[in-house]
Amino acid sequence: MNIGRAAALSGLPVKTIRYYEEIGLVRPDRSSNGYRDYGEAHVHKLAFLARARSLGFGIDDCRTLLALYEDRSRASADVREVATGHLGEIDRKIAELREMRETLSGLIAACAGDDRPDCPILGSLAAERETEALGAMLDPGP
Amino acid sequence: MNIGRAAALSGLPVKTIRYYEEIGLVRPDRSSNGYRDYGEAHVHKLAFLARARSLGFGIDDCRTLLALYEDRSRASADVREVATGHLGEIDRKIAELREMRETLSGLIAACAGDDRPDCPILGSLAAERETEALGAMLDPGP
DNA sequence: CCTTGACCTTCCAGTTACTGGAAGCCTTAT
DNA sequence: ATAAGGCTTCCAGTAACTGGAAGGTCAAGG
Repeated sequence: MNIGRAAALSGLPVKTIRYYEEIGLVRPDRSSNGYRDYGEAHVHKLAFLARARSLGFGIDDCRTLLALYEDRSRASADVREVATGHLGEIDRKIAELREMRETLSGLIAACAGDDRPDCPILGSLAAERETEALGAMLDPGP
Repeated sequence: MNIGRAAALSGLPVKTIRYYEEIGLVRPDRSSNGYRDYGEAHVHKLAFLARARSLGFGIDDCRTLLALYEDRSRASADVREVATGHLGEIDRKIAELREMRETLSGLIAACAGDDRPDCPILGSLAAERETEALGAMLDPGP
C-alpha cells in the first residue's frame, strides 16, 4: 500500500513516516514507480511507534523497544528497564513543572491585574538576590 | 565588565549571554578591544531573564516581560495575562505527563521484569486497536 | 487524447534555545 | 618569550518533526 494509506492506518502523518524511514526505523519496499510500498507488518510497526511516542518515549527508546519487540528471545526485564527509565524522566519533568506552577500561580494570585503598573510578577523576576557573595568571591569588580 | 563576570553575576552561561545578544534581548556595549562590556543594568536584565526562563517562560514571553518591565506605564494586567497564559501551558503539559505516567506505571506494574519474553508493555504497544473502521472508511484496500 | 486533481517523489529550510568546538586575538603573569 | 586563560567569530549539531517548492504518476471525466 502507498504511504497515504499507511498513514491513515497507523495514525501517523505522512511526513513523519518518511522521517522514520530516513532515520532507519521503518524501511518500506518500493513499487516499480518509485512509490513507497508498505505491508501489514510495516503498518504494525508504525502503529507501535505511534503508541510508544504517545507515551513520551524518545526516538532512541522507540528504536530499542522495537528491537525488543522483534526479538522473540528478549527478557521482559529489558523492556521494563527502558520503561522505568522513561517513567523516571516523566516524574522529573512533572516535578519541575509543578514547582514552576507553584511559584507562578502564587505570583499571579498576588498580582492585581489592573491598569496600574505595580506587579509582583515583575517584582519577583527583577528582585536582587544574594549575588553579593558570588560577586565578592570572584573579584572586587569595578 | 567582561562577559565572564556578567555570566557569574547573572547565573547564565557565557554562550547563552552571547545568544541573547544575537537575538536582540540584551545588547552590551563594546570595549575598545572588541570585548563585550556589560554594566549593572545589563546584568540586571540578564538575571531577570534567567529567572523568567527558570519559570519556563519561552524566549518570546521573556521579550514581552522584559519590555513590560522597562515600561513604567505598563498595566499589571498585561503582565498577568502573559503569566496566566504560560500557567495554562504548564497545566496542559502536567496533564499530558500525568496521563502518560498513569498508563506507563500501570504497564510497568503488570510486567514481570524477569528473563521471560512475555511483556504487557510490548503487548500494549503492539495491540491492534479499532483500525478496521478507519480502514473501511477510506478504501477497501488490497 | 487531454486535463484535472489527488497522490507521490526529493530536497531544502525552519522550528526551540541553546551547546560544543575550531581558529585566532588580547591580556597578564612568569 | 611564552603559557594560560579569557575573549572573539563562525559553523555545526541537538529532537523530532513540519512546511513548502518543484516535479513525476495515476485514475477519472470530458
